Amino acid sequence: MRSITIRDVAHKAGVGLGTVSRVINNSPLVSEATRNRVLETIAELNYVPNPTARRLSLRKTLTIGTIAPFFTRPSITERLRGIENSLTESEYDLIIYNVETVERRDELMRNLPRRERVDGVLIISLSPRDEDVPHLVNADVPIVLIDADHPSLTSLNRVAIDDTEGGRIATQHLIDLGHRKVGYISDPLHNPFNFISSLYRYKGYRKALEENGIPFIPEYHGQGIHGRYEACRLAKEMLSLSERPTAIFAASDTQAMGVLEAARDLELRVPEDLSVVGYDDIEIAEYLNLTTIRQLLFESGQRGVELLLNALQNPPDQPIYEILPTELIIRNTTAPPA
Amino acid sequence: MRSITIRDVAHKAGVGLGTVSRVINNSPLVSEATRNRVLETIAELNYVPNPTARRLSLRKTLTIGTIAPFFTRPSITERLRGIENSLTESEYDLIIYNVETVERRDELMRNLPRRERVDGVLIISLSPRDEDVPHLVNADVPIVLIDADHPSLTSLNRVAIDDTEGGRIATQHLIDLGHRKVGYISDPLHNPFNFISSLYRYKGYRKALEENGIPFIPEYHGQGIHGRYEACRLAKEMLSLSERPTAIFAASDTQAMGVLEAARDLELRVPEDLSVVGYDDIEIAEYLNLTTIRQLLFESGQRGVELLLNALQNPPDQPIYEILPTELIIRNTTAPPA
DNA sequence: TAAAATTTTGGAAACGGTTCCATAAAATAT
DNA sequence: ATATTTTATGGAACCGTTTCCAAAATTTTA
Repeated sequence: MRSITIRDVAHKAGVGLGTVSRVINNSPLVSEATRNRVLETIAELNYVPNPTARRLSLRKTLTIGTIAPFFTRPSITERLRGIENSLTESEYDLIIYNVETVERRDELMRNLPRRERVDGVLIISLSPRDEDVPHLVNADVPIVLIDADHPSLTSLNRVAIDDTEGGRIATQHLIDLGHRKVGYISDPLHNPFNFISSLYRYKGYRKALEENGIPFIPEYHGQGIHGRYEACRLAKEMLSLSERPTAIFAASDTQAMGVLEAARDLELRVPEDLSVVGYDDIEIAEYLNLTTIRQLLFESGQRGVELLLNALQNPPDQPIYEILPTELIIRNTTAPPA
Repeated sequence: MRSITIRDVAHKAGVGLGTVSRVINNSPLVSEATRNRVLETIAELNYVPNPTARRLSLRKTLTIGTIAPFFTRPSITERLRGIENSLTESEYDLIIYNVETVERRDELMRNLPRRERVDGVLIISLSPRDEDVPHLVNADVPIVLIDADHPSLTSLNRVAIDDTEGGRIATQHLIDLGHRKVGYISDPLHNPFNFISSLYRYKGYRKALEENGIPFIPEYHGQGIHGRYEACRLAKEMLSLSERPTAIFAASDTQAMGVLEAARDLELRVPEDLSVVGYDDIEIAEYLNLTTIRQLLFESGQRGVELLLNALQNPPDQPIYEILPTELIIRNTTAPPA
């Protein structure tokens, strides 16, 4: 079954194919009468322009590629939702590449940003390896990193989260309540995926301690793979210290859930015996009454798309760097120490 | 900056472009010596075939479109993960269309399944309107529905979940524990999106009641929009009846969380005063120690892809219908009534 | 060693659009 | 009425592949 092509339309409407093309593309260079005749014919034949042929002719893929890790994590899907949402109104298709291994990340970072494959690339929560940076900088398509930061990234467009500040205000909140023994539980600060949020939040944590003259105790920092289980294990370890912390700041709400679980198992009341602060303010946080740091997840995706579409129009001569704010949401898992 | 094309490679390697194409496509009709020379040249020039041109020439889009609602719902993302996972190894790109309004659903159902746009379509958890069914049946690309069922859908390929059975075993479990007053909280059985799982689980619920000679009490069925809040509200209403249920079966884990919240607010202990069963076994269920019905979310996505890729190879003359099993996971939110 | 059969190769035509240039038609000026 | 300007139109050439056919090169057979 042959498809209807622009030539069929031209023939049937008794016009040239250039004219049909102009009608399709809303060119003003068509008389009203001709335009109507062509539009009628299009409707009659139920003609739809072939996107692949358009792409080839336009030398554009009309496609945005997004590289994202573990798209089951709530913080990731929420950013993706923002991206999808902003992109539906544009003429671009969205292809999401889910990364669950370091190899795939590297493969994508190397091979995705090519003019033949996509017109632009969004990278979520993944930082490239140092050796990949020049490669990305020289890519022939615009790239925007969302929730990724790194000293060697200054020449790439970024939408960053102010994680240092987020970590600081979380810790400061606990200190303000009177806590002096504050633990921090996070992903490994240095990890193969180069997630950097744990590191930046850690910096904020250290900063708050320092500003308040509280010495940092290495035992009060637990790091392990992301997830409830590991966070629970680390919390139990930390809470079994002879000088146990009276408050724990977790680098994500998911990990905060692990901490709550540990408290439950150790029969510590929250917030009476232990204060807990999370990070992200994912949907479940409200249910758990978790004090947490809210970051603009959905908006970060939207903003990333805006920057990318802009860059597609006219490439900025300076890389763009934006920082989205964070906000402390106080609920019921924090209180002054007993 | 002009891209490297197959002609550049042919010229540089001193062969015809047909030969280069044959090398790229692993055709056996090339001598070993020529093949090596071409491969070397490809590597030298860092040549990558242009996918758009390939698609046009092959008259295939090499793209699978997926229509999915609300991709923040854990059950949806888990299915999507299964799809993404199975598709990365194939030559197909995946485009996900997120549906949050009925209009968009209808628009996509009508316009996505076209040969010019995609080679195949997966539809997750969304049933078409009756009037769209013939349209889908006559679409010129294969379609597989995942987690969608409907009397008028028998002529479409489907991967269904045995929700009736799931609803039945959930309810039977409660009855086995000695409960006679069992409530059911779900999405509206009939809703604009045509989500049908709530309806089928309801059927299973009714079936279990009937099989055990327990009369159905309309007040014991609460329906409202999906989400914790509404479920919480409905549960409170139900638990304030003079004859309150001693157990509630919720149509999703998310809604079960709302029920738990209601119990907490009403100071009912779970499971002593109230048993709760959820559905899906999403990650959080384990954390909450929620008794629930596990369904094969990830696998449903994988299976859908398999069926679709098969249909792409050789279209089945019979629509394929598969039912994935469900399983009762007993945790700590269910116990005999006081 | 020549003829026949087989393997390898080159490149025109096709996929279905867009763009640009030449030309035709209409509008305006003289 | 004619020349000039402006607007509208047709279609060839191009985007970068694949495929198929004819021809060339090689191998096998007699």
